[in-house]
Amino acid sequence: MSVDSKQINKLLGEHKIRPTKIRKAIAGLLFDGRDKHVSVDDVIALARARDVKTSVASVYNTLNQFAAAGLLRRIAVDGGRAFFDTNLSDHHHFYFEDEERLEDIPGNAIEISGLPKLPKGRQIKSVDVTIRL
Amino acid sequence: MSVDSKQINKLLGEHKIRPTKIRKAIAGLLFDGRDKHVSVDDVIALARARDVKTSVASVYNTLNQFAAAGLLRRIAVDGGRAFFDTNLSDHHHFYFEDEERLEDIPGNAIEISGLPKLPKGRQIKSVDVTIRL
DNA sequence: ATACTTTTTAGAATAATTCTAAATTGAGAA
DNA sequence: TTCTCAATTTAGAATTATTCTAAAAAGTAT
Repeated sequence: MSVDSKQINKLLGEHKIRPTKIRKAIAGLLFDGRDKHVSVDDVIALARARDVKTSVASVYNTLNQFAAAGLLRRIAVDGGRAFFDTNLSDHHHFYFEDEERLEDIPGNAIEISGLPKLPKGRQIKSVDVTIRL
Repeated sequence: MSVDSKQINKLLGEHKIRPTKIRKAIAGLLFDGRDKHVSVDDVIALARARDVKTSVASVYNTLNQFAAAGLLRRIAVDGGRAFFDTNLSDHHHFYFEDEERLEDIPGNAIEISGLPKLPKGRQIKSVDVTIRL
């Protein structure tokens, strides 16, 4: 599942992120066409496994930046570590508490109705549904 | 909104929690009939404000214990600090990102349909809906 | 009161994340 | 190219939230 370096450059360019070496490397690890829910440690392990030499701080910098740019979605489940979701489509999650692992809820099965009126001057940034198992 | 010490004792008793001095004090701060979303720091501040002398570790111990006993509901929003909700009824939340504050969504407005079938041998522990604003 | 268990606590330890400041890299101009 | 300057990367220190430890205090049942 290696990724075309041209596509990575395009992806970063479209999101106004300078395509530096480690950014391209981390993007390559993450955007291989498979949906993933990764923690910072997962990314560090992935990088090691593929001989991408980088630092903990850079992984944080890069993931935070990707999330801010809309290239990743940050998901809060328990306190403790953060997860980043490479699937940007509108979807929700199962959270397996015993394994501390997220999984996409298949399809667009879930429908939410009866959204209340929002406090004045506010607008929805996201609606997150987590089903804990 | 002071709370009847008898009621606190009853509440703790019903949840099989020994009614020690600090547990009663913290329960008294939390269960005054108003729904609250508190962080650990909020509880420490509340305790100080009412001259309840206790320690950080005891606040953690007590809140964790109350949550385990079903007297509080723990809510994860961002990484970072945990929130504890005194409203145990089935309900969902607005999260004001800029203020790092939770608010109950009024009424039982929200309906979720199309819950997918669960992975084998699993059952739902909870369904959490957070609307980020 | 006595003995025994459970709680409480201060402070140390751990974990996740951010900050700092120095070294490196990237991108454009000469 | 090579020079310059801003942006990025990095190791390690600092911060924040939380848990652990082990000794002192409080609770409970004799």
